[in-house]
Amino acid sequence: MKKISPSGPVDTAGSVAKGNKLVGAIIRPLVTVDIAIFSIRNDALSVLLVQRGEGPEEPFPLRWALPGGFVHVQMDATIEACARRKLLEKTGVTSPYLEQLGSWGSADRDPRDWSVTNVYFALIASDLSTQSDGIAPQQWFPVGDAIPRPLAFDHDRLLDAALKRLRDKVEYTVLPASLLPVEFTLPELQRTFEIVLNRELDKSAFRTRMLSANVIEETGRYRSGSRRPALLYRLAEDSAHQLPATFRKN
Amino acid sequence: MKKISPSGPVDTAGSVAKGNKLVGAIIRPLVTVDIAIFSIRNDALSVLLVQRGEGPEEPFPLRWALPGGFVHVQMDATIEACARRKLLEKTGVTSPYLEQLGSWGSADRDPRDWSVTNVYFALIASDLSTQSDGIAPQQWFPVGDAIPRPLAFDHDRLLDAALKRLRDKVEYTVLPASLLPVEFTLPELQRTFEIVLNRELDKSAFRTRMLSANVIEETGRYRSGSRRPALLYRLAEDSAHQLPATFRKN
DNA sequence: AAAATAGTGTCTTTGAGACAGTATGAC
DNA sequence: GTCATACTGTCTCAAAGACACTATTTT
Repeated sequence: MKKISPSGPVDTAGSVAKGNKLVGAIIRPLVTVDIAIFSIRNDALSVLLVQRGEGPEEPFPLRWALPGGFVHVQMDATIEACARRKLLEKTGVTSPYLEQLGSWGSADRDPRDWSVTNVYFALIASDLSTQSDGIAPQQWFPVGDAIPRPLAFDHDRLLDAALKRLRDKVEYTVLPASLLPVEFTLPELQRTFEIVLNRELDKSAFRTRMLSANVIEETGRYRSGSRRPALLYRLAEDSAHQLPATFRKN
Repeated sequence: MKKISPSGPVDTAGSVAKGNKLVGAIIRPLVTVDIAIFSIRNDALSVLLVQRGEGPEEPFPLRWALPGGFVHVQMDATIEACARRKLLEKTGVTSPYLEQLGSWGSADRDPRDWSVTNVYFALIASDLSTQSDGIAPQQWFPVGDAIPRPLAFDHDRLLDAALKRLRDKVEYTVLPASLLPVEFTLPELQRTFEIVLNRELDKSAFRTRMLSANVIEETGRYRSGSRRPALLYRLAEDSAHQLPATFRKN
């Protein structure tokens, strides 16, 4: 598994550059950031994947993967800033919903070396188009059987963890609102909940729950186009996205 | 903040040992694991802290910190294994409740270099004593004003995040059972919930909730010593610790 | 007017809290 | 027996689901 000689500490960039013996003696893992970016595309919850290159030194050539890459210590002040940078590069989106999922680190998840990845998940509005950065092909995949598994590295389990977190949080937060344009109607919001939860919800209970939680606020404007126009809402500024209870599981 | 010369990539241990140009060109952050270890001590929720050394090259000399340290890539197969190793070294406990909290990484959290820490939180039973590993002084501190803040590095916010996660999860899981010996009575469990939540709970509602969730099971034995003996329970093997709803916040 | 979608009212059900009551062992 | 603690029963209340109803627009 590990190909590094186990005979003793090896000098590292840190020690060369900083001259700190204690820290320099530590063998450092690779550190990356990966992001599961979700959006509603074609009325389905979808995730953005990028295809890896084909070179002989590339791990997992041509496999699909979550967008991500090495933390660049000279460019990124924090790992979250690194995630935002990669998100911007891949989607052009500057202020999505972004939350850390956790970190995965082991000797064998990257064939090149011991590595740790810091995983985020992001929700972006369905009215935003994304264009490739020109470096790697990218594509939205509806979650489910259409995901081109196995993904590169351990991204299958990272994606599964992100989906689980999203679906868990949908039970007690207004996260799906972040999958919609800034202004949305209650029927649109309900539909988004139903897509993510993959089950139907009662209209009356849904409305009561959303409106009593003070997580969304009226804009005063209406959306025409269907039959009866619907009131437009937006996310409340100060809200923590929290809903008072869970949907009852019947 | 950063003292590394920004003039270009610097060679690293990885490249020396493995000869991979692409990976070798990456400047690697320090990678550590820190653990917030909670237990009930003297009827109060407490956290185990260690005191840092005094040497002139030591960051944050004599400050208290969460137990932790560098990931040792030759010893640890995964970051979770690293957390378990450190937990064993500090407490002698082999199978506590252990959960990842997340990762924090930035240029300025460690004065020695850009660093990423992977944070876990652990719950250990109140009947287990802990002895120091002899390397550093360690001590249980009740959470609250007794915590010797400021802690080293960014451990104040790490501890705050761990406390928040614990208190949040206590609302909808049986986590406090992991703070008790393997066999416990319902009044003891209720008391533990009350200590963590810092509020009193109704006895009848508490019992109904615990027993209907199938998260604990009777042992058939009783604990004597008080007045009427109480039935002893243990955590159910297969349970995911999940309770059906939250305590109502009145 | 008809159709379709937005939104409301009312009844039922579920489950948690309040709190009084009963059970059982120590002394 | 008395006392303290373990445990249960019953009532109330809050909130979510079911579902029928009304409202407002387009055609």
